[in-house]
Amino acid sequence: MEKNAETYGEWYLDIVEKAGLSDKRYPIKGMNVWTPYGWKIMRFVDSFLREELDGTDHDEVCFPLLIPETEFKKEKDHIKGFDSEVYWVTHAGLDELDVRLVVRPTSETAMYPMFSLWVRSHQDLPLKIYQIVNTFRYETKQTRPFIRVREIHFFESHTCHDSEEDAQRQIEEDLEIVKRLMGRLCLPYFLLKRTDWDKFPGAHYTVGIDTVMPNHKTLQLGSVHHYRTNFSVPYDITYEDENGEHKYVHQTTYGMSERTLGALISVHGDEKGLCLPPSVAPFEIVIIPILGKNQAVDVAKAAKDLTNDLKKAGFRVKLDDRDDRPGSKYYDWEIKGVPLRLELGARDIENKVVTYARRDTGEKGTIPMDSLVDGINGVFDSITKNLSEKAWKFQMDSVTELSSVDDIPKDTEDTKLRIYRFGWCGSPECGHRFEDDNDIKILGTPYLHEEYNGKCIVCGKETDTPAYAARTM
RNA sequence: GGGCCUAUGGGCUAGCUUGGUAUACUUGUGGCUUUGGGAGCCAUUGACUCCGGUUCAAAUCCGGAUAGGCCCA
Repeated sequence: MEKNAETYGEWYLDIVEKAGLSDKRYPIKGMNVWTPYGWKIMRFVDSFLREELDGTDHDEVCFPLLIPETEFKKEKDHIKGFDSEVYWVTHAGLDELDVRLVVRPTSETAMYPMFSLWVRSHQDLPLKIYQIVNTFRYETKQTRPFIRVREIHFFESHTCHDSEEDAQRQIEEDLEIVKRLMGRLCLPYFLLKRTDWDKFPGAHYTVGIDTVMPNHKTLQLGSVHHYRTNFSVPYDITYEDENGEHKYVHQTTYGMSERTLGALISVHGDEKGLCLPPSVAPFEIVIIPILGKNQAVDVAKAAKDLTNDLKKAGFRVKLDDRDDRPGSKYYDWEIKGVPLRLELGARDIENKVVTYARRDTGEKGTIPMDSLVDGINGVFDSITKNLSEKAWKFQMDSVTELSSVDDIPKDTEDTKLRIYRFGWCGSPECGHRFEDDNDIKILGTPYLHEEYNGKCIVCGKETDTPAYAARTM
């Protein structure tokens, strides 16, 4: 099926099913089964995060799923933000519970009562922990595998600091992790400071991590929040400083969800199916033996040897020795997005080469047997580079500069959906007016400095900050 | 939040208007045969979402639930 702005929704569901990423037939809305192939990819993404977080002195923990209502309600903005979308546990066996339990929509209110016990001295700071767990939100909107679900697989890191400045340094560290992670996934991103009216409930400020989907809507993959002392005050998380004074900690959080997988599918996939970067491919290489009758050489054995050699060299390899036609196998593995296909037949063995086909470009050629490992690594580097460049180009091409609201196409039904970049004075009045008049959400202002000299698109005041607006998924 | 539509083997689907015997393709299984882009032949397993109503009789008509899809806010 072709992938474009109009077919995207249908195309996506088709790929998810055909590539075997998830089974949406589980009989609860928005709760899908992770099938082996999809779960393997998710685990690669998780393992990258573990590497990054462990490497920056975060400790992994695992908190309970249930949160007492009394703790959940301590921070007022926070509860207001989640009020309408949490699941409640109201009964235990046949008895009604005195204190109802919230199924976590995120873990601030589970963790912070414990932080209050854990943090006593300035020597306990910074406290940096994370967990990779499932979280639950009662979505009323249309659900979609990995992109809008009611049971969300995500990671969340939570930190406590002795000052706002140190918390700010944590934000910078988190954003470096975002860059490296997205780099490994070949995904483009925007880092945008959300508007005040769109920040996380309870946050001082929020930086959203967004990427562009094939329909030109943006998808938020995660976010980084600076809480200041907004949670430490109600949860009483204090430390004793060098002078014996008791102070509230400054906190941050950083989280990303299985939406990264949704983005991976959407951004890199094409009319043939999934297209995986080698970094997350459950199989980086599939080997298809080309058998024949009455051949002088034992192709089946040669293919087995080749598979073992490549496994020994550290590649994730699948030997497809099913009793089926080669052409049929090609289609199967293309749907599953395996980056590199190697074909081995009598002809190749004679010439001491392997025939390869790249999933991303379809390019075919041969690699000499005696430089196979280097040859394959070269192809992988090229695939990674190509996927990343293509994705960034699509994202940047989706951005339209606006000097006036008249530049926005009024016909929003078709492919004219765009991301807009324009001057904004930063006032909520102008922001709300822009959103209401044009029926577009302001995503925010660039967290990293962008050169800009222009006028606020609403009031005309000079400004050196652009804003981004888009329709969101 | 409001509206529209749909539900039949693992997948896709015919049948529903006008109530009575459920169709094709695909997949799966066993066999023969075949292998450089979805081969062919034979045999075979497998279904009317659930609850209630109307009726001699319900996949079909009516009501509700659940799940899925689309459109608008």
